[in-house]
Amino acid sequence: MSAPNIETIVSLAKRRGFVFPSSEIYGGLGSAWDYGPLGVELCNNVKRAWWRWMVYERDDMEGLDSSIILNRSVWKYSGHEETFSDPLVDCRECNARLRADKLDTAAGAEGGDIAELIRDKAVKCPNCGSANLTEPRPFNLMFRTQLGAASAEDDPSALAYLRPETAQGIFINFHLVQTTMRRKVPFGIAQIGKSFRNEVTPGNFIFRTREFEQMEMEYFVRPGEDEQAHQEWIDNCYNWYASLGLSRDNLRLYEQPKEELAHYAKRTVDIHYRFFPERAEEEKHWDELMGIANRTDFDLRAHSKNPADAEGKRANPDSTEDLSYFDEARKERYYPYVIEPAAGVNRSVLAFLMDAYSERTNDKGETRVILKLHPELAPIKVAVLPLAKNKPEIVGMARAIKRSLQPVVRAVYDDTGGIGKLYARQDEIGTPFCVTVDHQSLEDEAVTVRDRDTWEQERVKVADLQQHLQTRLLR
RNA sequence: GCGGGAGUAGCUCAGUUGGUAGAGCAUCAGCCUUCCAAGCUGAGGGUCGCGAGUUCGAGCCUCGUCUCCCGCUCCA
Repeated sequence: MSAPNIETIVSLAKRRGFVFPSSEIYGGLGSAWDYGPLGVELCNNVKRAWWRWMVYERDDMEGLDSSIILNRSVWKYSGHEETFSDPLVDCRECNARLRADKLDTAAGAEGGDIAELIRDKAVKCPNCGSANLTEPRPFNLMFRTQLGAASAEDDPSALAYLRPETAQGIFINFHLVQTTMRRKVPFGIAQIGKSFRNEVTPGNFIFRTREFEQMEMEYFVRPGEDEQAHQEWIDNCYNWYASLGLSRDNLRLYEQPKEELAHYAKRTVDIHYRFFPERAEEEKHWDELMGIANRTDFDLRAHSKNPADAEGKRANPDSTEDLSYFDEARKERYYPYVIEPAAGVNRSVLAFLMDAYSERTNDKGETRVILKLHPELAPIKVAVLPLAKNKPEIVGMARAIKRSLQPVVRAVYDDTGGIGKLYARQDEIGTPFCVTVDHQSLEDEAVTVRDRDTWEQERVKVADLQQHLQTRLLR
């Protein structure tokens, strides 16, 4: 099976109600996508599967839902405000985009006002040597907004940001979660929610959007035990994706080189998916699905009242709390190290759609699409179909069966077409099971359960149907 | 932000030197059929991305703009 490209998925997603271009009736909005009736089910199923695996099936995990807008100090001390505020300069000659703060050293003009130096033609483009540069413009990856009636321009205290990651909401609640839930290190806090980054270049469908949803977990461990925990989470996360059906041929681990590491990270390993199989260069097939970072004690120290951290970084006079942890068993106090698996919901949805995509051609040369989604992820679990829609008894029985199933599994009823068309429709949206009611059903109280992947059929008593489906859905 | 390409029905696309918009699939209705997209008949659906300009007349030419794709740049 050749892998589909993203265009194929975009068409299918729009045609069948998974993902629509946002604000399309007004010409669309770059980087924004709406999830349709099937898309929202798929997203919810991905999040539910993650939450079940990450929180419910473990003994050392708590959940959290922190707010999107936080006290501005959070971003000041997390390092995001500073790292996100680099002014950018364009070279008018070669169109290179340059970071103004790096130009300084590159041109050997250390110190002084960079805008002034550019105006005086004292700074040259390191790319082409031209001094014809634009004025520096601040470019901040964080979306700004304002609280209350005051304009943030008039009153800087009104300035607020939409969070660029959910992780900080976990760090600032570390003590509250730990004490209210009576947790001992090691333990983790998981969170799913929207984040916002004003990316320079969004694109590739739902792969990179300015508004996106993250599934993050911060696992707190004793310093020294971080490296082993890190490795365990790398393996766990890789296996999670594989267990939900992603082909191992399309997954790989990627060790981030030192120079790529984020300001807080000691080591980061990404799980890559083969999102772009159509690209010529093999290395460009891959991009990030999930990142598993060792954030060390950077964040807990950064948000703790006053103490500068081990590397002598800035003290924090604004925080009211010390986020260190006292280990009763060892009688020692420390700032826990943090292992962070961070996944994108939208990217995961894209990967699951791409990996599930397959085609089947019949004798007449007609091709149909079969979406082989894992049953746990499929938007619709079962479709109830009457074999003959002009027989009121059969239609009535099929509708009744659908209603009996719907409190337990996501079920639909459809009779607008011949049975072949009805099966094909469900195949295309990934429904794992079809239940067909025929003439015989009226007499023997049994129906045909048809499997999406094998097309095998099984006769099941109506009385046993719910149990039968639930068993197969949990396989 | 730069360079290149593209934008016509829900999807995939055609549309002649500029002459008043089409196909296949999909959707809906009716008839017929009943286990893998059968058939027949019919219907709905498009201010041709948006806005100007040229012209008697623009889907087509010109300019602007928006969006998407590819390549740069960027991506804590």
